[in-house]
Amino acid sequence: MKKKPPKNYHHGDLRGALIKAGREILEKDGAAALTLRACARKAGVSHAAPQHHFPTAADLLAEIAATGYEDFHQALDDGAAKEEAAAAKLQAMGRSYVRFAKAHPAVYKLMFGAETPPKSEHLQHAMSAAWNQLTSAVTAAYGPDEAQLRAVSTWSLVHGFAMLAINHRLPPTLDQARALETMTNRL
Amino acid sequence: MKKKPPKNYHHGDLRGALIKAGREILEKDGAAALTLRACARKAGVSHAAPQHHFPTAADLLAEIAATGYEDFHQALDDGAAKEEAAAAKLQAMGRSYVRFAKAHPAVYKLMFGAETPPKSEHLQHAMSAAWNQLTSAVTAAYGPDEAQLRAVSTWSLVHGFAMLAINHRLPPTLDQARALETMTNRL
DNA sequence: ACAGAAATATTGACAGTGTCAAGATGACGG
DNA sequence: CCGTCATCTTGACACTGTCAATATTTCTGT
Repeated sequence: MKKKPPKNYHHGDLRGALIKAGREILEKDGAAALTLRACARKAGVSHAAPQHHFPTAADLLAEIAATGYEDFHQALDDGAAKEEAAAAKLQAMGRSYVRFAKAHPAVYKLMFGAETPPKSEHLQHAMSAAWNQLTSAVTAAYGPDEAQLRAVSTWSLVHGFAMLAINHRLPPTLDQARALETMTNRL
Repeated sequence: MKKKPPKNYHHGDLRGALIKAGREILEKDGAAALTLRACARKAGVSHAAPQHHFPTAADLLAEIAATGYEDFHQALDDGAAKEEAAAAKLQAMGRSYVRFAKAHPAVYKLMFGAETPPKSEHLQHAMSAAWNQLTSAVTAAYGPDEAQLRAVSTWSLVHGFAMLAINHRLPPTLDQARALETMTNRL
């Protein structure tokens, strides 16, 4: 008795294939090209096949965003692992954060845009996991008092910078690397 | 000899009417409802009429975003005007910033999203005006040294917070008003 | 093992979108 | 007053997401 189709059913793991196809389209051709029918084509099924796995297009987007959060979480962990001191870990996470956003702008925007109403449980979980990751790092570096406030401010700073950079809203004369450096040093 | 059609031509100021219609649709029904044909309908013209005023849909979006920047600029000025000291002015601008974003989320997202490649001169100008506004406030409050770096960091902090709040990416348990308060107090 | 049930995929349709091409309609300058 | 040009309309095309009906495969109970 399986509640969720675990692996191979009719034509293989379509659900997974669609997510993967969507992710690739997103990385290669941007958000404008990320369409249900394009994913279906890439997965080799007909245009209405996704309907059974994702009732609406937003559900597929949410799932793609969730996989983005997983990679994101991993990237932050990898960044922090290179450092010893808790404060240095936090700063390294900030650098990894922006590096990820710049490397995968379309996925990042999908993750933090509101086109994907977080009704998906998978997405919910991935989001709160990332949040806990940051709060833990802040607590480790500066203690538990006002940790939430400090975490929000840290996240806002890094997220804002990443978004402005990705969307080309920073002055062209700005040395982004240096700006990021001084900002993370003050975390 | 008119370079730009100034006011009334054939059926009135269609260009302006389209921008206004788009702005209203955006405020009332969100970004998903903001479509070329919907603007045309609201302006009482046929679906291909906008073509002559805006070669592509992105051009209309850019113009709508530009009007958003103008209101935004005004809101920041109004906020700053209530305070005397330069530092207090900067903090008031931060509060007005977030208030504007929360009051007009769709417009704000359009302004700072990259769906509108800033090829429009109007948009370019509106953007750099907002940027200069912030840099001036920072310089007035803290002097000219490292003003650009400080401005970037301030903008990032406030923009990040606004975006996270708008897109419901902040923990539900967070007291947003208090968080904003402490963040702006440290500007 | 096998028939019925359930899950999965296909086909075809519909309304809606942005964009283009051709024609109609008005205004303006000589 | 006429021609030219900017402006709008009409109609078409290729897309999109979603739905309903149908076909096909897998699963399940006996």
